[in-house]
Amino acid sequence: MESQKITDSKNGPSRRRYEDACGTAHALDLIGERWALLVMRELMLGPKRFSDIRADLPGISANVLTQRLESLEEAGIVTRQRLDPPASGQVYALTEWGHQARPIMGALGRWATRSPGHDPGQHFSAVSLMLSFQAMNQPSLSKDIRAVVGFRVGRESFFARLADGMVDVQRGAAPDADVTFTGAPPTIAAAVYGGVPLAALERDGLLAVEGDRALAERFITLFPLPPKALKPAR
Amino acid sequence: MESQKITDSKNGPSRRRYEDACGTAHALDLIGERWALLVMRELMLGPKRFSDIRADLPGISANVLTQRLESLEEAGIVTRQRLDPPASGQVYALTEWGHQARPIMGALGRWATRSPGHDPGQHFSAVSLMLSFQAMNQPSLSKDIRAVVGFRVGRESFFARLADGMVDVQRGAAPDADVTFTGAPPTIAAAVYGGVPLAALERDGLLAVEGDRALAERFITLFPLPPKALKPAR
DNA sequence: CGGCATCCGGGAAGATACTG
DNA sequence: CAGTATCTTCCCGGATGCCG
Repeated sequence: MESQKITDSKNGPSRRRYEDACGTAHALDLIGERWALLVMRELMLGPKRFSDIRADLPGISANVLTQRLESLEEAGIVTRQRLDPPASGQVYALTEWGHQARPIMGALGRWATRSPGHDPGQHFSAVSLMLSFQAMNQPSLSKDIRAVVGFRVGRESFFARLADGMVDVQRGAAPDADVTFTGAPPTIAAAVYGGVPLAALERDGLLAVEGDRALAERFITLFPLPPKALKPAR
Repeated sequence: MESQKITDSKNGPSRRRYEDACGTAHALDLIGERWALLVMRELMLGPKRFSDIRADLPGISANVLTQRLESLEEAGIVTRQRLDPPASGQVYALTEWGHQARPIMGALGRWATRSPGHDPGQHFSAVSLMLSFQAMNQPSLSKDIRAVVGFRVGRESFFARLADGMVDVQRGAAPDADVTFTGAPPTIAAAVYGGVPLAALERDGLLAVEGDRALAERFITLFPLPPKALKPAR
């Protein structure tokens, strides 16, 4: 009898909420918990299995991932899908509404790179690297490029389609890639955000570039990081 | 002696971080803690004192507000400013970089209002109400309006400048307001987001409208909430 | 009053081990 | 592979009290 908790976890997930009508506050009720936004990020380019999400979010525990997926499903941001017979198990996918958060995450990421504390040299998941191209794109730099750039990273493939100053990123093999990068996410990040020459990475066997080399050299210059914000001397 | 903690709170605020190069993850390191974004929201329209922030964020404890302001100052998002002699004490203000998060908060808020769980009838701070007009503006509805709408809420005044389909919100008395609303934030929200007729609110003494009445009636139709997202039947 | 330190209770996050 | 179970750690929130 006395085992009944005040907050029944099954019935009313009355976890801490901001009792606030502001949309921003409600957004935090939905996706403000730790890891929630990063779980969404990992699903932005297509459905994933539990284990794959977990593998790409080092530091998250199975425990917490289960909870976040439940919350997000409850909120209508994520759906659980059974895989077709050939494969087994299930995957998690964003709903249409969940996908609408993509430009917001992009803007948030672009904003945060102005932080003096931001270090692009740490762990990079394949999905977040690909999304970063879209987020950091500056139309003025890419407006006269029309090309398809492929990426092979791990077992997965992605491609970025550049046209009219827009970068569109998708998962899958590019049927018509003009150039293809093969390497780990931090390696590609080193070229794009760290200014490390392609030749150096190739020499060390970390990166392979196939196809239009000039395009590859151009591509890695398209995403300059914004200037750091200055902390006002107090 | 053994009182030395592993995470020295004074020196290295090595609190839980995502060790992730992705900008979005870094954003969460900066502003992902509970209340952080709402503290920023309260400063978006100008500096505030500690107590005023606290009063407009019901539920936050002095304790936590102190911590958040420290973190945000540490990150370079907030500055502490001494008030000029006539007044006493100090205020907190956003840095230029902090202000750049404004459109992101707007987009986040607009996105979250699609949640079936969003209820615009709860507590509304004056600042968040004003910001919501900017966030929820749809240029197609407001493109042929050029006007200044004033608001008196509590001891504070704000005004919204509508022109060319844009809504710009500022704190302060409008020198040239075409119409002025006087009332509590939830009351104005009831008119704008709840569809409650102005006349009904005026009759109950909750709201006063001075100036161009037709503009007032028009104004409250400019911010329709987006359609709710459907939770896919599973 | 404004701002910060300290103590305490509850609950969320994290790590590890284990199960279908 | 996809989670549960359990235990520990630490953050959040409330109360109190100090200090200018």
